[in-house]
Amino acid sequence: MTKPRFYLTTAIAYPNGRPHMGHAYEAIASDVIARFKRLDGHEVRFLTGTDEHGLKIDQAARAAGMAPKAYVDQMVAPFQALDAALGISFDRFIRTTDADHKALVQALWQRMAANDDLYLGRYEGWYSVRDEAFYDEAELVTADDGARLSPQGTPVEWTVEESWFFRLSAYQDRLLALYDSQPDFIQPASRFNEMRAFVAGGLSDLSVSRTSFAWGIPVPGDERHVMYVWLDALANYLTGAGGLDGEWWPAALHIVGKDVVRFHTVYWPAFLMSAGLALPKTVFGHGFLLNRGEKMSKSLGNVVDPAEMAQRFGVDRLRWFLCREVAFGEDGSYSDEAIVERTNADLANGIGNLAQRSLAMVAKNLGGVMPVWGEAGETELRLKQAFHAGAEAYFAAMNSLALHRALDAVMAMVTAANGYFAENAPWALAKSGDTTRMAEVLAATLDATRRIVLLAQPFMPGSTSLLLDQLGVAADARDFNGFNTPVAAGTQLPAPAGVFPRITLDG
RNA sequence: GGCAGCGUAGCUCAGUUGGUGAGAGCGCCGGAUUCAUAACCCGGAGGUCGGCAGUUCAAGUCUGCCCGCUGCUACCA
Repeated sequence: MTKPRFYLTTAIAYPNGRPHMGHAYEAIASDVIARFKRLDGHEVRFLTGTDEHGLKIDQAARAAGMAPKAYVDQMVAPFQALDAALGISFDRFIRTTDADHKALVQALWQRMAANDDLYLGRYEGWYSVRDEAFYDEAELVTADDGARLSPQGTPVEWTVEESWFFRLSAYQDRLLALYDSQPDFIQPASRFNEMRAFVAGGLSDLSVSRTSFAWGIPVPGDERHVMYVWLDALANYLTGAGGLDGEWWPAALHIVGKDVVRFHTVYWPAFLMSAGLALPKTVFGHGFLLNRGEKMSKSLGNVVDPAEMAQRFGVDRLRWFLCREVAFGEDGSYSDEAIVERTNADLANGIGNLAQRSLAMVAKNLGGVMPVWGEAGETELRLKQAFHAGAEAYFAAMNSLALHRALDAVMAMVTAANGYFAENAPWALAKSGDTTRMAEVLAATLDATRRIVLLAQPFMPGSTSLLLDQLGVAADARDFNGFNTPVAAGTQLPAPAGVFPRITLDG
């Protein structure tokens, strides 16, 4: 049975600073989903990258005395290094300065223009360079020194600018129809209500070009203008799909931060409708990561370097922690203590110890040869039932993007396997000389471990690979097709070695 | 101001359409055990289910008000 192709994307990062935990989190969560889909038999395309145009980059480059392109070339490197450090299995790292992207955005513009959705007008208002947003008079706040500031406290200036506009207002009904006919278009559901209410409240036309700076993609036929960064940025998903008529479009899933859900669920589908293109299936807005419950900020000095975190704890520990501890879609909190505690409990005491205790007995008592199954007794049946339920919960959770629930299910299977092992006490069987029964218990435990590790693969690709080596699982038997196929009795296993040592805060 | 959501054990949270004595994981305490990474297994302590008042034979689970928190949105002389 062939499964549908699965095209997923992360949001593209704006490289005007160094990558932070939020970038790492989004990349990891998306990577977990991509790996899951591959293991589950889907043909997957996974896109990530950087959003490199706009006034802020232009200004930062100027301040650094560099040309914008040279500046972003240098700023992008840490993002690519982070992806490498985190094991992100993207198929393409797109940069909005890529030539094919530029061509695509201009073609997209022309399609929207052909549909009579673009017109030249004048934009005036209070503009914040920092926020890249216009504000109404009423939204402004007054600083202590009397200066006008945006609601975010950034400087604003009165700006009058000729601008191209997109007839967003014409799409209100079609957007509402989209939401109502496709309730899973916006996830989690709490965001659905907010976006629907926003659209139902009426839409204004959207300014989609600027003349005040030149670092962007020129508007076709009116090169005084460069395109509004969001039009440019959102279109990266089309470029990554292979173009306007790309083979991978439409996307199955856009993973984005909750702060940009509106751009992805209102503007983006309207742009696509205008261009006569298919719409993505789902936009998922994940939450923010808090450092000990506090927002990360430079002034608090609590911004941590995710690559350094991965280095210190190990990539897979970090990946596991973020997916297990944070309910996907909600905000979450992390701290060194929490990472140590969580991963010691789940990985060292749980999965790692389960593998080690059973593999060590096979090595010591059976010469490291995969034992023969026995007839299933009562404890085997209970184990089987627990695993059946666990796998079912796992797949249901993964398919609904409840990554943390999937790991709940995995841990329930670990508990069941450890319970089975303790109940049958194979070490006592070894002493009493009942080698046959001991071997049966070890066979069942090793297979339970194999199933657990198989399901953990999307979350911890490196560690699970080592464990599957130790469990004698062939490289071509590691996707979910092989879930119900035990390792053949008689297979010689390599010497076991701990994969998840306990760690302490001191390191 | 409007709309939506939330407030349940130290921590993070589950708790279908109201109905056996309120749950899980982690942490903590005790026991057992020794195959294993002082891990695993068993047991235990700990909660006025934000507050008050109602509806009901029965409410964490419905209604009203209040307190606190969050998101979206609107407005301000």
